[in-house]
Order: sequence, then structure tokens, then C-alpha cells
Amino acid sequence: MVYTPGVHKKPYNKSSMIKQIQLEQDSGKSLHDIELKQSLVDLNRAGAPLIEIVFEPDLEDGEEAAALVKELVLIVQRLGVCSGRMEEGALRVDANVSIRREGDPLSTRTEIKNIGSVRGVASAVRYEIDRQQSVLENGGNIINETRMWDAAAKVTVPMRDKEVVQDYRYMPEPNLPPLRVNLTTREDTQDIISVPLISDRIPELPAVSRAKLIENHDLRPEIAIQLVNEPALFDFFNNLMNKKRNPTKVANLLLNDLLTVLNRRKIDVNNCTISVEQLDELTDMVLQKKINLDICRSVLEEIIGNRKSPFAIVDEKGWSLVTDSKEITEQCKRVFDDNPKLVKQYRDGKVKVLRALLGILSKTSDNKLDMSVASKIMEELLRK
RNA sequence: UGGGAGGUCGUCUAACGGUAGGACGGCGGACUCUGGAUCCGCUGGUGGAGGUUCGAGUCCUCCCCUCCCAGCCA
Repeated sequence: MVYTPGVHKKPYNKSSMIKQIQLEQDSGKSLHDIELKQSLVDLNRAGAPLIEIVFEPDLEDGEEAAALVKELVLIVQRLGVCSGRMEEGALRVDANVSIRREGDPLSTRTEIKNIGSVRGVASAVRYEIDRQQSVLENGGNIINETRMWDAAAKVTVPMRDKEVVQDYRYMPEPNLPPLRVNLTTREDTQDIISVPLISDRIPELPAVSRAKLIENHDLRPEIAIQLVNEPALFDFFNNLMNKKRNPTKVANLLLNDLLTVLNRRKIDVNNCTISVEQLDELTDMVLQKKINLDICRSVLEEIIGNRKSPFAIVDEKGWSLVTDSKEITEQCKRVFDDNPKLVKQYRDGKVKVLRALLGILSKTSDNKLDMSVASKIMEELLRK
């Protein structure tokens, strides 16, 4: 699923076919420093198992390429294969770029190396597409070459001959015989591995999780993406949805209010100590309009790092939502009496001060009022 | 790239989630007048896209950009 807010209006799905998968041993990572004109080879991972996946040229821009890489990262994380962090070299990407006019065959491709992040994939590919286009428009030719992505300068530069790693020949490894796979049946034979059997055993893939969220809970794709990107929140969500609840509201509670509090405390979501039971009580109160979202965040602050019951806290602190219109009306009148100048401004046509009045109302009543009700009441009172 | 800090009128700087304000500049005017002085008025802004909310500069996600530190010597 491809979605970069600010670039794409809506998420969309895109597929790229796998052309080939190679099992290898890691040879080492090369590090290039352009300013110092030297390249180093990091052999720390030499000999580590490595899978190389080659995709068909199905993707059309840098964002799609980055989305594919992001998806791979999510998959290897979900499967527990590795951290998927590109800067650790746990996952590495080279991008091949070629362009063509509609209907024409693909032009010569270039290969981009030294891409160090998911966003780097998007930037590097975008740059290379633009570069090739401008070369061709100026009557030049694209040569088949390997270029390096310079993340700081945001350009690709040709690798000098010396820099091109020459040891990239495949030495057949006798302990790694060709892997024959069977894509259709659940039957392993001596030489042929059944892919469906493996699919049965591995955790649900991110794409499936998203599809389920969208279909079973009617969530918007943007929300599904966010939930699946944060495993801890995804788990919370699934647990909370064991009761029948409004899925979007539950997701928003997690993605907005929980994250607000965790960010403020600089706590990583995956180290979140709040229990499902606590969230369960809290969610009930929010959805049943027993408390508003301001109070919800206060409760979150209270229960972080302990086992306190949200019910008990709200009870103890008297934080229950006030929805009674008589009481709200009283409070509004009190605010009017205390702020005659603002009221006059409003009646003189400066409607914006309604916000100021609402702010005062909210603050001077301990944030307990149901402000959606209060704003209606106050506006009516002012019009009289 | 990683870690840290940032992004509000042209510039600098405010706004517990509640009327985006001030200063400088610029423009216009006044002061009976060529003043590089003073006063008044006007101008003009929340980096981008989504989202949460009765209400977002402020909260959430992603993106973009800037600055600092680190990457070399091992």
C-alpha cells in the first residue's frame, strides 16, 4: 500500500512481481565517503545468511519503491527475521531505474547503490528519474552504470571504476542447493518445499492485517496503515475490539490520545506499561460519554506505570462529564457575568470571541463540561 | 545517516487546546513642515498533506526544510 501524506491524496495498492530470490552469504557492506575519497568495506556481517530478492520493473516512481521497501521492513519485522533497519545494514536496497515513453521499451537502466534509508529510496529514485529524463531531453544517452546516492547532497553520482565493487561474482555454495518451491499444494516432498504450508505457519503478514482492519472494522486505510505500523497499538486495538465498539473511535483513542501521553513522557509505544484492562475501562468511559477527551488524557497520565483502575480514578477525582443542560446554562451565565466586555464584543459582531468565552467556561469548570453541548447552549444564550 | 534542537508577518518575538498579538521594517498620513526626530493609521504570518476535537500555531501520523553534534585518524 502506497501512501505518503502530502504526496498522495489517498493510499493505493500496487504490486511488484518477484523475479528471483537468491540465498547467499553476506559478503560485507561497503561504506563510501565522497569527501575523503575513500571506500571501506565492513566485514562484520561477512558470512551471515542473506536473501536477495529481485523485483520486476513494475513500480513507477520513488514513492512506490519506498513503499515496497517499507513493506519488506514490516514483513521481516513481523516474521522476526531481523530488525529491518537499513542503517544497520540489516536490510539493504539497490534501485534500478530506467524510463520510457508510454508504449516504448524501457531505456538503459542505471543502478543506484548506497541508499541508507526508506526515504532515501524515494529521494534517490526520484532524483534519478529526473536526471535521466533531462539527459534524454538534452539529446544525451543514458549509459549502463552504477551510481551512488549522496544523501546529504541529494544527488546520485557515478561511481568511479575503483569504487565499483568487483567481487560481485556468485560463488556457488555447495551447502545451498537450489531451492525448489511448490506454490500450490500443501505437500512437501524431498526436493520441493510447499509454500502454502509455510504460509500457514508464519504470522499474519502486514498486508493481511491491514485488509482485515479495513474489511472487518470498516477502518479508513490511513488508520489501518498507522495501526499496523505500530505493533503495540495493533495488539491493543485487537484486544479492545473483543467487545463490540466503534472501531474508528477506538483506533483514534490509541493513535491520538494514548500516543500524546506517551510522547510527552518520551515512552516508546512498545514499552508501554498500560494494561489492556486499564484501556478497556478507559475506552468504555470515553465511548459512553462518561468523560471527555481532556479528562481521558488526564486519566492516561494517572495510570501510566501503575495498575490503577480508570473507573476508580474518575470516581475519586470527580471527573465525570457534566451533560446536564441546566447546570451548563448556569455556568454560561456565570461566565457572561464575569466577562461583560467579551459578551459586548460578541454582540457587536465579533463572533470569534465565542471561542474565548468557551475557553473560560471550560477552564473555570475543571474541564468537566461536555463542551459540544456547552458550545451550543452558549451560542444560543448569546443570541438572545 | 544516527543523536539533539528548531520551522509563527520581510526580520525578531509572544499566545495552560479557546479572539494569532507586539516590536522593527515597509506603505500612508499628521505634526504649519524637507526631521536620519516624534505621533497616528495601514500592511502582513502559523513549512506541507491528512487526522483527532465543539474548537488546532499548539495534540497524532507522515513528508519537507534549517541548525548543532557524531561519522575520518583506530
